[in-house]
Amino acid sequence: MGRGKIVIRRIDNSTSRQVTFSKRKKGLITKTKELAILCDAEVGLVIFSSTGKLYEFAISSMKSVVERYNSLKEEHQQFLNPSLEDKFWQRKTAILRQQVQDLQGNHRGEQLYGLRVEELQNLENKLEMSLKGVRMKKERILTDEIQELSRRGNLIHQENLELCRKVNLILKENRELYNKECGILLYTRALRP
Amino acid sequence: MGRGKIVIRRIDNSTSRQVTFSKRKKGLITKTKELAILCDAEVGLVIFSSTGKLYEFAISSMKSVVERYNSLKEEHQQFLNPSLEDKFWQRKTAILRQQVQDLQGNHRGEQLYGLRVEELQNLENKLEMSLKGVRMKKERILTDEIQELSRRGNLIHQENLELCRKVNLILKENRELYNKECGILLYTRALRP
DNA sequence: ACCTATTAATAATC
DNA sequence: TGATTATTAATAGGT
Repeated sequence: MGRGKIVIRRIDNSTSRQVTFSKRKKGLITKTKELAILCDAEVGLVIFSSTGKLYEFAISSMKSVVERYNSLKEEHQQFLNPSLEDKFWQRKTAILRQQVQDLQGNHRGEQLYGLRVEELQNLENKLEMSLKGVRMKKERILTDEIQELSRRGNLIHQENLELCRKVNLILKENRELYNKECGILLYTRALRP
Repeated sequence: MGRGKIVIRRIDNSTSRQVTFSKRKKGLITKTKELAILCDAEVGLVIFSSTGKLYEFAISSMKSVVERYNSLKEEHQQFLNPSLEDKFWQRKTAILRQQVQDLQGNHRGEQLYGLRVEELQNLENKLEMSLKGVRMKKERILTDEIQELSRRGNLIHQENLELCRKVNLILKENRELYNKECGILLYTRALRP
């Protein structure tokens, strides 16, 4: 539905990717809202742009959607409330401590051990994900700064062009004045006895 | 886009509401997928039908989307100071590392197991180093770009100042020429019979 | 589920 | 960015 058909694959050109993102994001949110209203459904839509920016839409609230989702999935309720997160980590750490102690004491089979490593891996993945968030934020700040500098650079450049035009104009005016003066001088000379 | 136009309000008839729900849910998921692929975005869509049934769609996984969403929200709520945030995660990571090391240490006696973990750790370290290198390089590129933009901005600004000076000079010259002209005109008039 | 007349979304363009 | 418009895509209503 556009001037031409397109294939659904990553748009390489960054600019058109962003343009398409804005347009389609708008359309998607509209459609999501329509489904929710028409069909009396509770919806939650979360979009992270390729630049890491977050967009969200929910008819009720994202919190309520995520809560409902999680309670249905019967998992990760710890993450619902940010203030509970610390407790989550504390518990995780406690579990790990316990596991270390277990390992120190009676050595258990490979199977159980494997489970623990998996859990550790899980924990690490979570931390990694959070770190990624921090890094992305930093990157965003840097790229924003670059954009701002570019913008200001362009502004000053425009100012420069304007000044150049002005200089040329005044120089021209100058020349004309000068020519006029020459004419007057000649005229004066002619008048003189 | 159908045989007739419809207004977006709850469909009263239960049957057609269900039909519309199925159709539009399909369309919405298609569009969500397309946005994700075309624009390289991470998306998460959760739909609860009016009968309470859960439908979900995510390109990566809903778990990852929810976690990313929560960690971003948390980031914004919990911390105002970015450096504090970094330290927070650094601490978390350090604790995790310690846990991993503890586990490893306690199992040095077990040949097979030790080798495996050591190997994995080695691999992880290598990957970590590479990643660090890449990140540093990326950061360097960004900061270099900022510096270069600043430099060019300053240059253009200097040029601007120079142009301003020039304009003032020429304006002054202009004024002088004009005054001279006036003098000559008066003189000419005086000479005239 | 399938069919199409229609409407809605949007790709290309400026 | 923000409009415009030619096309394609989605879908309402019907079978």
